[in-house]
Amino acid sequence: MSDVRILIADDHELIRKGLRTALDGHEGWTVCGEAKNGREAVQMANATRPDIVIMDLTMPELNGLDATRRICRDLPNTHVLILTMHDSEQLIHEVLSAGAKGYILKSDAGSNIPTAIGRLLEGHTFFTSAAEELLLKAPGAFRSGRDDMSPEALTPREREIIQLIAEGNSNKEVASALGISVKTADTHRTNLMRKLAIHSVSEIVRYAIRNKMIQA
Amino acid sequence: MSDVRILIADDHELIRKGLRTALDGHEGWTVCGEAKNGREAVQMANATRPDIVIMDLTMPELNGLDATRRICRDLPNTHVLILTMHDSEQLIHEVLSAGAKGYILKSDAGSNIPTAIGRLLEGHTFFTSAAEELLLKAPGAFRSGRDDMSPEALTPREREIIQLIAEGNSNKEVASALGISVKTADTHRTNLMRKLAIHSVSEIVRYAIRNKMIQA
DNA sequence: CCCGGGCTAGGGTGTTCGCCCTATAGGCAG
DNA sequence: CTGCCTATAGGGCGAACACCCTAGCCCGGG
Repeated sequence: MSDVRILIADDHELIRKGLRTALDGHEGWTVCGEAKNGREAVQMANATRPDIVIMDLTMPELNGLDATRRICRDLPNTHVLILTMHDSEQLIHEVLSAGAKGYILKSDAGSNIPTAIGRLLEGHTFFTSAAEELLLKAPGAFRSGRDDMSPEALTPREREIIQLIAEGNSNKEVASALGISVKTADTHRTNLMRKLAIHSVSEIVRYAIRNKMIQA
Repeated sequence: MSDVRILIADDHELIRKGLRTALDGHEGWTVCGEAKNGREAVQMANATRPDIVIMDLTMPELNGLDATRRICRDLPNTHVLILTMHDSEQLIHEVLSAGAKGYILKSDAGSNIPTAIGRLLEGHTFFTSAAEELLLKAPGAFRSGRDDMSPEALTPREREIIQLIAEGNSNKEVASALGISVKTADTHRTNLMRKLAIHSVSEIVRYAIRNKMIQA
């Protein structure tokens, strides 16, 4: 039987190094790559088809949530374990509906990560204790937290665009970052602004920060 | 001659592990302890009197800034290297006036940390490139603790303007809100952007949020 | 008394935004 | 097959922005 192949996606090099250290000690586990943003994570997951992806949520260019959506959609045999600093109830449900199988806080990560990976390999889920309580408390919350103003109402491409705009990129820069025409970037921008009923860059930025798509 | 003794202070176990990995490869360097909050860091620094303390800023119980102040006050032979995720202009000068000798971002930490430690051991300072630019722009900031990048460096009128912009108002709306000409509002906008060395609305918004001038 | 900083205001220029329109190609569901 | 959604791309236009310049007025400190 072959090794368990693990992909690490985190924009902080130190976290990646720490994860490598924590995983290298285990028999039969191999880190098959390190991605430093969501786009790299998707590309490397498609290229290496790992068994596990350990995914940070806040990453530049493409955030971990959308990267998780794509990976779970395209690679059903790949299990995503979310690794984040934020203990937000809203986030947990978004993460679940994105297809992640586990959710773990960086603050209590070190000892739990091997356990979490083991659970995911067995086809189970794993959640940080705080997250588990939330699931028990609000079993029906999957739908209730959603409204027309949530990022779920946007298409994946639009979420990508909004993040790039909020990071300070102009239409031209967004276009070249994604390899599309300026007019296409502008169309997406116009569409998402109409969907969210917002009318300025500053509202875009605040929306992105509220919804954890970027950091302030 | 004895080993260089290094104390690690970070609340994330993964970061501590990553730092150990990054430092273990170096001849003559010893990690003499790991603290998981600021209070522990102060205690362990007093007990072990390390040459270097690598200090996170956001830690529970006692934050890294106050821990740095105490360590630099009580242990003049101990050099503190700040390791943080946040690239806040205000923070850099606060950190300097607290007595730290270096400031490094987690995102570009892995390769720079040995370099940074080397510089500190030679009695020099080390700053992430972004931080260095700020120092060059505000050469007098070492003594005063105040910097051109903090909201205090702006005039009251400019702070008023930046808040209104960040809240989503156009030049025209700012002007009518304050009863001044559109050109005046634009002048203030241009001036404050030059002072803060920022170049877009999205940077204005993020600056205002970071500095608690508006809510996300 | 004069100089500097802050607030005010305007001219001008090139770029970008916000939003209106149309249109094609691909995918997926009924 | 037929819509519907998504992503792509373009034309056009008025408003807003980013940045350059000058300049008057007021007030407080050296």
